[in-house]
Amino acid sequence: MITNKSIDTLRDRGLRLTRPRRIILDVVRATDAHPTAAFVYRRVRRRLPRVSLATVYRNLRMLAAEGFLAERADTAGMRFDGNIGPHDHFTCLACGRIDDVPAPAQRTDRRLPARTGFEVLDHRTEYYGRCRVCRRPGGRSSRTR
Amino acid sequence: MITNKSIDTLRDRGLRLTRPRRIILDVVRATDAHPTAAFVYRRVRRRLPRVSLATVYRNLRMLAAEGFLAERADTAGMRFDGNIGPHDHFTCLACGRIDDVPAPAQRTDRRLPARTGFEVLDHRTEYYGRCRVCRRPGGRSSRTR
DNA sequence: ATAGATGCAAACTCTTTGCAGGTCG
DNA sequence: CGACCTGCAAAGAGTTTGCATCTAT
Repeated sequence: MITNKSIDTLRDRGLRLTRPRRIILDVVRATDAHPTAAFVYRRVRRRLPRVSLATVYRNLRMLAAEGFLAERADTAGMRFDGNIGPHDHFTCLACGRIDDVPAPAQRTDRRLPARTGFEVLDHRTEYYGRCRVCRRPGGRSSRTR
Repeated sequence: MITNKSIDTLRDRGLRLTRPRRIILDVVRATDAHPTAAFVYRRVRRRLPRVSLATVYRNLRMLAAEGFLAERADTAGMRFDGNIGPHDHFTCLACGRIDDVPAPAQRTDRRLPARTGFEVLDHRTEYYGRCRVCRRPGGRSSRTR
């Protein structure tokens, strides 16, 4: 769902809230599956059959650049995340599924900047392993996207 | 440099230590730049001018599958890491450079499995920000690969 | 009215694959 | 010698872009 604040933020930058754009943002925010562009495209087409894949890509990239979405590189392409707040990720090595993990209480390692001269703007811990389904004998095994 | 253990591990699995393969592994291990396949290709060609990009890809993928290298997805393609031990990463959002960061003393968050049912096999913290060069006024700005 | 957005198709980049010939052990 | 590996070229997959048309404001 797009809040009024979001709309204003878009408009302040000379950007329009078009129908495809609204639906694309809706779709990403409505799932926690860290969807690929292709996934978003399929979902958006259910509501807007004539939308093009190029429009989905253009909007995902733009919405990420404007801070409405997070973008993340994956083995088989980009994924998008409607969850902007601080959180970690668990990636299942067997099926490729990415789950959100609540961030631990104490976040920033404040020693890093001092040690290295890097300016740390953000950080996130990535966990890798096997999800519940894939741990079961005969569980899901091939990467589903 | 390839240790005897590495050679044996390869041979045990029916794999050969060919000239391209040896040089590719050398090149990745000789840099801390988390190189792309194209970067490795350029470097390997200095020593082996007739090598093909396909061979570089095939070997990088194979060496990663065998555990000699780590593979990582990036915005503009795969990157490879000769550093197999536990360490974190700092990614410069301005220039795309990825640096290794020594891992903090206490590693695993052992609460995650209990909380979620996930089997955690590995984890790594990713820091994002600006590197020394890009922090300087007039510093490097475009993504270099 | 008009700058920004869209749809379509073509172009691009990165990566993988088929195959004939070469090489390590 | 035989299984594995390589180079080449072509194919695939994901993403971006040019352009005429459309639309939100």
